[in-house]
Amino acid sequence: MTVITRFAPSPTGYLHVGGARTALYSWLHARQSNGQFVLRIEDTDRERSSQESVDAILDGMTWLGLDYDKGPYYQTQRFDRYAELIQLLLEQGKAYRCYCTREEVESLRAEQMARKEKPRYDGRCRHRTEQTEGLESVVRFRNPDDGVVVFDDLVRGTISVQNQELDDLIIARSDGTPTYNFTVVVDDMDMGITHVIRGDDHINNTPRQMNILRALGAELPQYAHVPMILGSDGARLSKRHGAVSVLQYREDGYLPDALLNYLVRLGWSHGDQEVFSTQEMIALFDLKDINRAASTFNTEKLLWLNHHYLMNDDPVSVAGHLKWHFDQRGINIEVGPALVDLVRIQRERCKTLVEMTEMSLFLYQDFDAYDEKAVKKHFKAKCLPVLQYLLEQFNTVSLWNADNLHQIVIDTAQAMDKKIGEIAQPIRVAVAGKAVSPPIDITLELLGKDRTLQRIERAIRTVEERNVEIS
RNA sequence: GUCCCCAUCGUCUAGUUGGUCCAGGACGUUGGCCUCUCACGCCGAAAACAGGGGUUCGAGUCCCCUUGGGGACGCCA
Repeated sequence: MTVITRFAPSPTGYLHVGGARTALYSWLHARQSNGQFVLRIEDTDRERSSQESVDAILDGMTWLGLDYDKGPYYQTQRFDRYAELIQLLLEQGKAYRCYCTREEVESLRAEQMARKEKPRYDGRCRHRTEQTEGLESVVRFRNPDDGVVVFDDLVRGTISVQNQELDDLIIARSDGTPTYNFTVVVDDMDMGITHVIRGDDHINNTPRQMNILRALGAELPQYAHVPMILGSDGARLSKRHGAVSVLQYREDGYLPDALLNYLVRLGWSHGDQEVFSTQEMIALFDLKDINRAASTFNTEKLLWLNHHYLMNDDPVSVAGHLKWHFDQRGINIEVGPALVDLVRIQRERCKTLVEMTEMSLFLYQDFDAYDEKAVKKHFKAKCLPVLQYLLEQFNTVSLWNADNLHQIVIDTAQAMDKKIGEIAQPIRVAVAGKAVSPPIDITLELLGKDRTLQRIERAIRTVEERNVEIS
């Protein structure tokens, strides 16, 4: 039997990391068994659904590389089908019209709470026979009265719930539109979903959905409920915990490979292995190895993984992602080194593409001001002769490459009886505006001769002015 | 409140059918080495089986209770 999994987000917000992980697990499970992965947009709540959210979800999926074989399906386009089945259940007596008002149901709930009972609809309309033409009504599913619903969750093991705990849930609102628990069931049935992989906040819905599925005479899928992702404060991940939108991670300079790797490892493991290529994930992923406990999202580890991928991915591919960031800032990359070269020399000192971009800005545009601390430390009067000497030396270089520049730095240090650091740091501040950059010879090579000379001249002027003021 | 689920270092986790696990790896933290800056890299350290009862020759591993955490209880999904 072909495995068919699905990801079924509701478009009421962006794609967050919890949803992305669920999608990833579903995708992996389908891919590894040569099955199909379906994307379904659950937009039956027309009040809160929006096209922007749909777009954000689709963009997030694309950025992560989670492609789907079918869909996106939209539930709002399947209303006829839901209506047809609701009518069928009504005719078979498996569902009934309920004329209770919202107020009535609300006070019932309040009474039950007061009695310390689990609030649930008591089925008072089940046997209603009097004529009620013109009265507003909803349709409720007639849940079995007794017995127990048991299922074997692929990650949790056996879970059972007494039917007495379940009430007759509403499957069609008073305006006739179907509700979540009904549409999921119909869609999973119609789309032949074999494995329902979703957040464990749906565990409680599962027995209800199984009952409906049985009423419809459908085959039951297998269920796998994955634990929630918690924020650093131990509460369920939400908008308050910083960047939870998948696309926000792109903004923040993460590589999709890194996020994917972080997510797959959050709640799932394969021995002690930490790094997984997409191919490895597909080969090694197993629902059975998903942890049962909720896990906490930890940005530090994500950063480490991001750095790892920055270091190990193909520089050409990283450069492609880096370009996105330069473009976002409207920076012309034509005037500086090729991004592939930039990646190769900067990646060891950057954990994100944003850092890489910011640390490399000086290679593409002049900086407005020097870093104040760097100036205080490295632009003292005694460095004036160093800068002047280097200006002359650099000026005579015909072949402007790192090797030659490195030699000049060494020779200068020797000639002036200084340590290399005393030579390199002033130049670094002169050309980069700050005390941090890649090795000075490489930095100078990438900057180019003209700009190096200009910036050293500017630095000399600055040092002169500064030290005049002080003395 | 009722029901469902969960519980190994700060975090993510490994932990074969209970037996060198005085609990292993990774992130982070931290000591040192390397070094033209920042980093990378290398070597080392601290750090956990929530508590209590059982079962057993023997329990992180099985059972029960307590505690703690999460989720559900919508004409939301």
